Amino acid sequence: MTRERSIPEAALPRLALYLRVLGELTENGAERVSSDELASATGVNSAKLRKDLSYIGSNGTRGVGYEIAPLMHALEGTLGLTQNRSVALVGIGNLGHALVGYSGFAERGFRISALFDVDPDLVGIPIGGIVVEHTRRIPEVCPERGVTIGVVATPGQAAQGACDLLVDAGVRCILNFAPVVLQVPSEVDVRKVDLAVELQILSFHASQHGPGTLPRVVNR
Amino acid sequence: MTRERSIPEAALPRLALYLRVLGELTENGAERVSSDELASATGVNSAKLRKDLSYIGSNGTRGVGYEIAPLMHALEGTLGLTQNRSVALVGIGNLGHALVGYSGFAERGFRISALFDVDPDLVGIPIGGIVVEHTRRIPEVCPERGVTIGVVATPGQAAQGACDLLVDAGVRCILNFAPVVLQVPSEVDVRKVDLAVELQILSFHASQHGPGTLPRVVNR
DNA sequence: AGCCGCATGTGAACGCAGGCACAAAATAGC
DNA sequence: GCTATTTTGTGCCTGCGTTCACATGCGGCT
Repeated sequence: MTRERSIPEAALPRLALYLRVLGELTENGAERVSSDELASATGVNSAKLRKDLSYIGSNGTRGVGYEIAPLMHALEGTLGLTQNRSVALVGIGNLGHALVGYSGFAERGFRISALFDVDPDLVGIPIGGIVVEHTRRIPEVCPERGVTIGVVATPGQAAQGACDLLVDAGVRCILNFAPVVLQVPSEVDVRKVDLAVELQILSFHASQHGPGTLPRVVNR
Repeated sequence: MTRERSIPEAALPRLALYLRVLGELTENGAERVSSDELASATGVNSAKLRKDLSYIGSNGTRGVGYEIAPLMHALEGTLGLTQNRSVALVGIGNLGHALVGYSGFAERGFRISALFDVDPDLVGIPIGGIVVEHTRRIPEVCPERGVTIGVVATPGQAAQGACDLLVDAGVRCILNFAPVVLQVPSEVDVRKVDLAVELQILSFHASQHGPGTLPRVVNR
């Protein structure tokens, strides 16, 4: 029962990163790790790493390092991964299909337990073992299956409608891939992944790097 | 020739957002917009928005607002979108296929001009009009086609190798979907999209919201 | 059993980003 | 032509996140 309410938002992606890398270290047979080792493996400053871990009340041992197994448990507990989370996916297009097939979710304890689309050719068809339901059934199906996280992978025009249905269904955490700004009540938490924006940011940096130069082959 | 080197990193995703929303406003027939209007349409504080726009040396008219067309040109110029950017995609799995079919890239001037995979069943097959090449041909094909941005959508184990080949090919901007920390020379810019991490962050917030409660149906 | 060395945990300073509030500027009206 | 109104552009302040550096505490060695 660690009542640490004060984990900086900026630290959360790093905590997830530490968890993943610790898993890899375990597979390689490691049992302990120092902050410097984990820092270089994750590309994070070691002081920042130690501070991040201190947020979750975790205890390493001075002069020794961190015991990997309990540290991973602490991270999983903090990130809420101990309770297997049920995910609903709305919009079974190209991206939706890819998400259903993505193994990384199951590896972290996320189970896609409901699929929704408006396409009559899709409704009723099982994909990855789950039968696609019509989007209008979101408020009915999601509570039945204990959905806590909704993923919106619809085209832009349909995204707000899908989001509204999810909110009606009691879903308070939404991951949005559609290129629109979703309007939600304040108690709902939305994260946005916009692939075009990512490319535009890279494009900006490409312009800054070598203004007006063609890519050049580096001799190895 | 705006030599404004000092655009805060945090402003870049917002600039891309403004650009997209301005495009939507144009489709609706608007020609001018005030910072307050654009701010509420994007969910950004209006002072922050004006500051963001001031970074790109853009000039609105006091008392009137911003002329949409020149503002969009300024944004496109700053983000480097005026030069049509050529993108290489490595790893044609589920996600790779979805990315090839994603229309949002072309809408922003990004052209996927090269596909790579190691699967002999894929090499030689055209997908979306582009023939898949073997990954080993990256250093040869990318310079030919003027690739400036590389997208890594391989499984985790293959990602570093794909990345190294892209770097050898002179690609200095990489978007990485694989759940690994890529090691690159300092002049190369990597952005990371990790879907599992996004879900874990939401999971954390779900735990914080209503600790230990099942989702509840909100009566509408 | 006591001391030495080493890695953690954290206090403090720094830098960046966000937000308020106002001055500057440009148009419209008189 | 002058004034009032409106909206931009920005100086300043506040708060958060990152980094440095050091004190703290634990295990190992003799």
